[in-house]
Amino acid sequence: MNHEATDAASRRAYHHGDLKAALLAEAETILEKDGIQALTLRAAARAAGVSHAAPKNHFGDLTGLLSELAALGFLRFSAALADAMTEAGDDPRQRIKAMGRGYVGFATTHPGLFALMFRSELLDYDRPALRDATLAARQALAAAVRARAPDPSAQPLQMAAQAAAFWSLVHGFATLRLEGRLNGMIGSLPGNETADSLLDAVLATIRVAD
Amino acid sequence: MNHEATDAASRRAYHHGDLKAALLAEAETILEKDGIQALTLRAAARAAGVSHAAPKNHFGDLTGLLSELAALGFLRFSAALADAMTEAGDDPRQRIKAMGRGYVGFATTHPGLFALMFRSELLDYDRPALRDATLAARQALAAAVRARAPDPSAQPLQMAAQAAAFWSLVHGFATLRLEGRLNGMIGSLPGNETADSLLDAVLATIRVAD
DNA sequence: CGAAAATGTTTCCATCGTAAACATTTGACA
DNA sequence: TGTCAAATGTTTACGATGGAAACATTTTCG
Repeated sequence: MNHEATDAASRRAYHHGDLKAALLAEAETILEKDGIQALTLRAAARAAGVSHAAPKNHFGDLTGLLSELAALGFLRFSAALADAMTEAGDDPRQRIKAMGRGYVGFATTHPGLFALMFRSELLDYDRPALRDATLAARQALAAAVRARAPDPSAQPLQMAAQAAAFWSLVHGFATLRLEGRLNGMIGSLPGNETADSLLDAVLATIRVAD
Repeated sequence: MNHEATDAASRRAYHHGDLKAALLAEAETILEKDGIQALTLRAAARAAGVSHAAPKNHFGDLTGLLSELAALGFLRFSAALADAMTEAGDDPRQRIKAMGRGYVGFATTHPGLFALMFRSELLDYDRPALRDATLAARQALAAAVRARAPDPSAQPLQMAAQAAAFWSLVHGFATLRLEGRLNGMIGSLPGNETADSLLDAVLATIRVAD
């Protein structure tokens, strides 16, 4: 006989088992279903079936919970970007387009998570988990931009400007799209244009080789 | 003898005089000084020296106050963009750069207001004041983009893509800058590069004439 | 085996948004 | 000019939140 309770009993056990992961999972569900303002410590605790003060042991405070969730988001984000790159082949033009679609696609697929990831006043970027996860995402993004400007003689400022311009472009598009600010523009286009086709047209404006 | 109280007495009068404007002014101060999370109905009421329920008469609820404040922001934003355009002269290249600097400059000068203006889950864009103000800003932005592509034979999708690309670029840059996400990139550049010089380099990547 | 650390619960407090009842002032109309 | 309705503020109250503190239970490890 071990000390483990049965499955049925473990649900009512004093100790949860893996409350931290459970809270993060419930938090993500709440975030994507009801928005960031509905994601409270108490709501996550309720969903996980524990007392409202239980999360404190694992996250400290609300910022802690949100930061850990954002870290998970950045890890998935990095993976999605890397996937987009590998599927794109070797053509720099295709790679940069794939990265842009991957960036905006992630934001569209996980709107709550994406919004949280860039809500810096709610997060503590010094938390190790979040710091590591944002670093991974930065590197994934940098890989795409390096493929864009193969000219090794470019000045650092110009290289940085290309990276910043690409990042700004896709981040701005994703943000405006999520906020619904592009709907008017898309609706006034002839034909059945969608946000995706507009994105393709936007990505086509990028100058890959100077 | 009229019914007006003296200045000294009027500060303690039952009726405020122009509480709506006073609340908006205090709200903006709180927003820029302590951030959006500190901007509460009760904090604004306290700053204006009225009871915590007084704002309800003028704004209904918190969304109402935030929406009116965002509307003020959009009006100032439109004016700033128009100013930047008029000062830029007639060269399309200069106009588009001026618009970009004006866009990011406004966000930098009024970080709280700018963030609020695009926090759509906190606002009611159907409020007349906010609807009108956002329309004005859209038109100011459209004016800049028209100057960029003088080719009347361009397809609507290409025109929209140029507009969306420019908007995404400057909005994304402004957002990332405000969130501090560009600091690492700027800090790793040689010389004394600033966010402003990076922005200039980013705007220089825009293709004005195809 | 037993103490210390982890993990959860309960209780409590200040703050918030909001509603409702009430008080005061203003303004329009007879 | 007098009066009454509307506009404007205040007070009181309620439920929800984040968080602190005291306490209970379980696990871990010396």
